[in-house]
Amino acid sequence: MARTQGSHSDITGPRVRAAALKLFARGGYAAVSMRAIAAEVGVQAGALYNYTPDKQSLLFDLMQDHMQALLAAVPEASGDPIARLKDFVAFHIRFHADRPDAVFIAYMELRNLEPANFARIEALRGAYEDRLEAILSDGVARGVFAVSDTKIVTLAVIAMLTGVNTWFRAGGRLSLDEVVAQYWDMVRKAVGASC
Amino acid sequence: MARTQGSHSDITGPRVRAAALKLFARGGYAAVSMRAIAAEVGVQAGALYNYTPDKQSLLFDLMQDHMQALLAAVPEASGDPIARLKDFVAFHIRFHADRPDAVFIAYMELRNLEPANFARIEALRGAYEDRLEAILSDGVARGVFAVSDTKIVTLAVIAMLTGVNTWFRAGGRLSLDEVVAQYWDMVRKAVGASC
DNA sequence: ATTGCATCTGAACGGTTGTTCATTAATCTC
DNA sequence: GAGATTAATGAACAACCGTTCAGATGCAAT
Repeated sequence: MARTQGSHSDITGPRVRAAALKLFARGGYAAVSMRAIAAEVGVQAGALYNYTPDKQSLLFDLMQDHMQALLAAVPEASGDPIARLKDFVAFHIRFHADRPDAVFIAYMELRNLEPANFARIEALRGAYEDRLEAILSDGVARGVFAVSDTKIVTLAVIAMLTGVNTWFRAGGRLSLDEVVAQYWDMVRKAVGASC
Repeated sequence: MARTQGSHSDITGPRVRAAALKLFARGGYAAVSMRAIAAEVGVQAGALYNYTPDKQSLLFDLMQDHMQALLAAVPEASGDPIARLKDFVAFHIRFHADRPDAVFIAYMELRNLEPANFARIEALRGAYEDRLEAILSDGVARGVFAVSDTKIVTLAVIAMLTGVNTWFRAGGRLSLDEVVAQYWDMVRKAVGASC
């Protein structure tokens, strides 16, 4: 029997998750019914419960997987803070541009998580922010960044970079390379690197 | 009879709107029932329909009023682009910090608007962005800003400033004055003003 | 062929949804 | 005080919600 009963994020049916990701991103968690997800998969609603214990777990698993993938992929080099910051900017934009649905859900559906699940996602988000703040702190320590409050700059930069997802569309006026270059230019100036 | 039948955003009961604003911001449009709004007001669900034709109008009116208030309040001075940009940054942060619930709804519930309503809200948002872009374009024309793409910088700055709402809390580590100063510092550098 | 397992169906569960409306209650006008 | 106006109730509507489960179905190993 495949009915799930533990964490199980690793065996949840990929097609169910893909359907939930797509529909949650379009309509929002609360507005999407299990029957709608089932219809997207081409199955009856009851069949979904072979792959997830309930709707909340479906949402949580999607968000957790996204955040874990983000943390696993963020570059972790040491050395020149300017190069590391530039890598971070490029990574963040590209990683988020690659999975707009997951990003949308991870930012918009936090309030639909049960408190315990919310805390776990927030912890992952905090760990990601710490990666950027470490780069900034290192740059300040080495005297290459002029930043008075690394925490604020961390949050400001991440908000600015994540904002790309609200307007960027492949095949639009700008290529992703151009977008990355423009944002790196702004970030570089904002942190006062070689200015 | 007070039953509404047109646009009516001006006569919708303030207490109903305040309750809807609060609950929509906390739980999301789709997750908040008319009965929950009625309970917050201290009334039965049927009574709400004396003040709004339906739930969708309640959401739309909240968003439209927020965007119109934003447009009505944004400073419209002429002259020194640096001073105008500084004013814009301070205005945006303070205006948004003052109404976190309305801001939250205006950003998160766009997908719950019917297409026609969505288009009207997007138009208002575009008009607001145009205000900032006009400042940037003017600064570029006068040679005081080093910005290669005013549209991207507009979106990046607004995303960065709006991000303040996700973490700022009155009485926290930083005062709003300090936050405004820090963000102005970043924006000023990012647009290459006097650098 | 038969057993056993994994999967899906389809109906059912109690409960909630947005909305309507006849009725009641309260307030205002004359 | 009578009459008109306004607002709230509370029940009802059909539709839909997440979830469960007995039974049907199909496939793999024996």
